[in-house]
Amino acid sequence: MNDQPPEKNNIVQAVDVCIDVLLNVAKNPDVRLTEIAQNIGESKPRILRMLRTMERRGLVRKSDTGTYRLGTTAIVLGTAASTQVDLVRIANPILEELGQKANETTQLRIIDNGESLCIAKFEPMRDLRVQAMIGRRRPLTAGSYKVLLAYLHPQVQQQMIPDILPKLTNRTITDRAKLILELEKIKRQGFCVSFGEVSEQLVSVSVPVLAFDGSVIAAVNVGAPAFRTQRSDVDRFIVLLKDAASKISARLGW
Amino acid sequence: MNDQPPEKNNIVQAVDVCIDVLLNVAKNPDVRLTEIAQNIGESKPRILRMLRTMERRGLVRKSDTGTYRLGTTAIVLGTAASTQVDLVRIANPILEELGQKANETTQLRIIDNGESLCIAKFEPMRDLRVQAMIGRRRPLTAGSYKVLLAYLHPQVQQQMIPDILPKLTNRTITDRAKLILELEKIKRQGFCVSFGEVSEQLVSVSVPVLAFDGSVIAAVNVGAPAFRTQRSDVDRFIVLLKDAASKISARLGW
DNA sequence: AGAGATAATTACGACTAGCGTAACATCGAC
DNA sequence: GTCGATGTTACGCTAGTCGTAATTATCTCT
Repeated sequence: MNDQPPEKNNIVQAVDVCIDVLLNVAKNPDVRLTEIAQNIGESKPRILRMLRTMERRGLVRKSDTGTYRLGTTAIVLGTAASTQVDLVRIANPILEELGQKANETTQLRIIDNGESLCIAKFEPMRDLRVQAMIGRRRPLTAGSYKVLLAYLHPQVQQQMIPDILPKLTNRTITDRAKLILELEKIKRQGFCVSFGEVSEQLVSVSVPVLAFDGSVIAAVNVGAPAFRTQRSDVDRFIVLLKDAASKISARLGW
Repeated sequence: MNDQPPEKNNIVQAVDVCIDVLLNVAKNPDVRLTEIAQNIGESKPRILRMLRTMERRGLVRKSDTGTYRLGTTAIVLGTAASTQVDLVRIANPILEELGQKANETTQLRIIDNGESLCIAKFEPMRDLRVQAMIGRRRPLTAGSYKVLLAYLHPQVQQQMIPDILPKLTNRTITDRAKLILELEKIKRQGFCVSFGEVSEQLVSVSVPVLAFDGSVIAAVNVGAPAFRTQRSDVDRFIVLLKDAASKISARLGW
């Protein structure tokens, strides 16, 4: 699941594997021992021992049918984490304000492991709205999350862009050169608008949250159904987003 | 921090210690390596290796001043856990409804490691309100959380009650025999009201969430400032609480 | 600013924790 | 009831991991 080069040793393998298990259970609720073991390529006894250890501490819970889910300790950890991670703690109220004003779903995304990862969100009270989910990953090369890529040093940027660009819809950019051009444009204008690049019916607008040195910390995003989003709405979103992003930057101390 | 008897081996110690570390960071944000090490009684190199392993995976994050906090992966895990733990997923909307009606703070608590543990909460929009916190622990013997104790088998009950009862305020019950009597009363009437047993100025009312076999799963709770809570309010809370508790029971499949 | 104290990190040999194999038990399906 | 699959246990061997002790970085106080 994750190991490119032999990877240097200074880490505790058992712990590393156990994190794999945890993430596996998070991603696949009600997964069975055998499944986990083959998902991460380890032996069953090993995984069993780890699950047992984590179960005693309430990190996972084994149902009476033998399937595993995350447990209450994970909830406690997550709640504590939300208040400890500055970015999330600060962004949350701002995301909500932004979401109220735009009356659409908002997200905060960071780069994690070559993908964009949603770490905070707000969904307005509205019958039809874009659904966001903390923990959901998306390619960096599709949709407005490209802003996360646009401000990186060209070298790092190159590494982040895979050889074949995943094609999510027929509007997704699949040509590397074209993507680079797009990234330059994004950097120039300071935002990115995606019309159906990730999902056919959705419009997505993102703006970078920048650190004092101009490096990207995260991206704030508004997602809306295409049918009710006019050009003028997009323009409005951009203004709101830039405001939100600079508030977050400021509150982070810049 | 936790080890009663030598504790049998079938668990992975490294993982167990690493959970200790995680919980320690959760409880003490911005803790340093040395602190963690002595908090849980392990050597520094060992803890360092574990922190490094977890940092690579985003479970913890090391600030540039060398202190540790939980990381984004912990948020992701916690969010996933909230949707995977049936009790919490089901209770959340019910807690909110209850909290809206009572216009006071509501909590869901379970027994965990001989204490009561808050695993879900709702706070109403109100200038002055009781503050609740997911992950906060309280004694089982003080306040309305006694309901969690009341329905246990007498044997188990005895084990849960420590020899000396922690005295949080001067209204806290500190006499064992008196506590037992109180527990019997709670079981008879199906709820527990606490006037300032945990915190001087607070009223707390709890009702048990029962399984089909009459065992306690959790406790639902309303907490309110004493000065604005009349006898009639308490009665109203009890009705609301019983309703909420039975809804949760029902949705859990009973 | 420099000396002393404290904390973080590295290196490495020793040892046992923890791994895998393989046998066994349990469960489900047909 | 038999077969296949999954979960669990036992145990001997090995390498992962631990602690000591030395080293470096960081902080503190005068």
